[in-house]
Amino acid sequence: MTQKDDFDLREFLPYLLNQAAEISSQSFQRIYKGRYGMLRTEWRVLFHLAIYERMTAKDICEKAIMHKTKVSRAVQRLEQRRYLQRKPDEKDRRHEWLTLTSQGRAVYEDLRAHAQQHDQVLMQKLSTEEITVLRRALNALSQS
Amino acid sequence: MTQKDDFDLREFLPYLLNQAAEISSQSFQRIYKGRYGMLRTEWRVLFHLAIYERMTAKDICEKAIMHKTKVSRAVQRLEQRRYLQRKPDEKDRRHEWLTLTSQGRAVYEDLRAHAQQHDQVLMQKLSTEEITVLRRALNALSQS
DNA sequence: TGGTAATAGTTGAAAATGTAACTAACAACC
DNA sequence: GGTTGTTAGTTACATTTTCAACTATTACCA
Repeated sequence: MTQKDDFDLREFLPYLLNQAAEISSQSFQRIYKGRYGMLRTEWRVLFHLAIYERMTAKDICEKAIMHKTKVSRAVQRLEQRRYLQRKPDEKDRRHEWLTLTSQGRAVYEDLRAHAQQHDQVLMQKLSTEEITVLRRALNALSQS
Repeated sequence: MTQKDDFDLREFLPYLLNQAAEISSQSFQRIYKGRYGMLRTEWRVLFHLAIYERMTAKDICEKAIMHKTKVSRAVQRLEQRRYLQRKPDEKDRRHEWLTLTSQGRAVYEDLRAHAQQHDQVLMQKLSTEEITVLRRALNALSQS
């Protein structure tokens, strides 16, 4: 099993990104899954609502770059657990405004603390400069 | 929908990484899915076999950080399409050595060309320095 | 040698995701 | 006002992934 080809997977960005994303997600997954039985889609929706306070499902789709069916189902499950509330828009009843309940916010606070701690651990693998460049590069790659 | 919380998702690495990975994978997905009806798991296995020539499923699991059931099923499908061959190890018949067929290698060559082209496009969003640091950082983060 | 443990890989059922078709509400245009 | 088009969100079904249990083979060790 020695490398033969001149093409190196470790230079192919989609591969590298996926690998790093996968690994760095795993320990955080243990937290939200273990503590609240949540899925990746769900913590993402929860975090967006906590940060932006009030969004429609569509807003979340755009910000989080998630397909609307994913968002729809995540919202359903979060609602079942009483982590969020829906309120139809008065003017345009196609829209539904989503907000976290106090219970949802409590879960967020807990997870956020873990997220930050988790981020610290990840960042220990990198230099300050690497972190800055990495964030900038990842944001650039995330544009469309 | 204005930001309220001081915690910024755009600084949380697992989130950022996932976002960038997702987006940068999509256009490449169109290629391997469109041309060969392949799944993400399958091109990954194919590429590993092309690069390392001869591996067991276990080897692939470790290199590609994929669960063994994923690998097992990807191998099955690649075998059905005659992209790879299995050969049980003589000494330890629990192991199976996997190698690409010439057909599999041809598919790899085609996809590799597209992959490199795709990488070029992605890299246009970044400076040379950013690319270097990004690769280094992603490799660092990929270490368990 | 025989019995238990470990390893490589597969399989089946349940859970999650993707795709496309759907409903409900609104907009635009005649 | 009625027809057609568009948008937000849901649902149904097919595909894919996950998890746990399984087979087959080898390793360990009394």
